[in-house]
Amino acid sequence: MTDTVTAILDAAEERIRGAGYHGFSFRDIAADVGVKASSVHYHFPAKEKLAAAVARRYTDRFVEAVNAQVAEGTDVVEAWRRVFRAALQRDGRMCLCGALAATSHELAEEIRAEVKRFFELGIETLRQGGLERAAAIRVLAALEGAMLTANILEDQSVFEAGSSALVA
Amino acid sequence: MTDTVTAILDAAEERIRGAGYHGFSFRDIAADVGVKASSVHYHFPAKEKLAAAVARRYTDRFVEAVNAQVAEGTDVVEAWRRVFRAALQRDGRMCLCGALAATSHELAEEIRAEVKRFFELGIETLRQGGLERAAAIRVLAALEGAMLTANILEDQSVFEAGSSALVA
DNA sequence: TTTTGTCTATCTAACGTTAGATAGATTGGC
DNA sequence: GCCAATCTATCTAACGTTAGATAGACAAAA
Repeated sequence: MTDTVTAILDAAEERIRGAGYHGFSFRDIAADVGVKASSVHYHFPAKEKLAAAVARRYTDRFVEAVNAQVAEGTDVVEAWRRVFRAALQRDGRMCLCGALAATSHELAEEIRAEVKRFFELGIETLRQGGLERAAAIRVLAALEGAMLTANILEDQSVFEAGSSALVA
Repeated sequence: MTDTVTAILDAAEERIRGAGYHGFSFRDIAADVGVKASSVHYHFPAKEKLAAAVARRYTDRFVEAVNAQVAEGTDVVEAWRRVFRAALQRDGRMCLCGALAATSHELAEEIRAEVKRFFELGIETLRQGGLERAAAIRVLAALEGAMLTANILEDQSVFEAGSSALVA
């Protein structure tokens, strides 16, 4: 993957997490990266493809980070909480898949499938950690909701409060 | 409030809940209502004003519905859960303020203030019901997250699972 | 007669996308 | 080793469309 492609994905991820799918343009991304909009189209022929690629990379990285925590002996629920917290504190932004899921009604099928994958993989890894399906859903919902609420209230301690019931 | 204004607010609410702030246009709303885009501008001179008005009405109605439940003797947490559930089942869409909060970074100040008000009033009514601040945040976060997750997974039972820990 | 609400018509700016061209790297045949 | 062909990544320029917003005409109601 070239530097430009990485930079495009980085810029698109940041903008989607701040303003949603309809909240960014190819010209925005191009300006962020330092190329022209047509060059962004060269790598990602359509906006849907770009958003889908961003969601896929985000999910892969997220799940990998969780698995790394679990491999080190961290409880699976605590692992998910830590990676969510890191995403909030590092970037001060919403979860990418949460931001996209909030407008899932009008989302292109290709993108929705990637966002769905994030939640389904989440449920799957939590179940592999020994949780029932309902409990797994509860963990993901609480974390997404805590992140959402912390963002709008502009107070990261809200994330801690919102997710505190998950701690064993 | 005239019929047209009500119809405009209704259409805008539905579209924001489906696609977010950047996911609708004056022409969309006008077509939904059956007037011209300039007529929508007559009632709401700018898009920000329209979205802010939608959020204010949504919050007022939501809190009113919760208070009505509480007045009938329903536990305050269960009241919030019921009104969230009703919003999901009736409209099959995300919470309006949740959808806006997910993209809060790029939101106009006027709109963000209205969305913030939803969450602050939520915490306030829950605290009046006897909850600690952290517990109130936990309830709102769980409900928003459960709604979000149910929407992307296209399965309303996910809302029940996601919010089931709140039941006393 | 003024106000209210809607219309037609229009504006500028931006949208996603495409065409055509180009400079530079890579590759394959001689 | 050299030349021709191809590929990669970018550019400028423009496409048709839509965005939010505005001015002014017009009709109905107060």
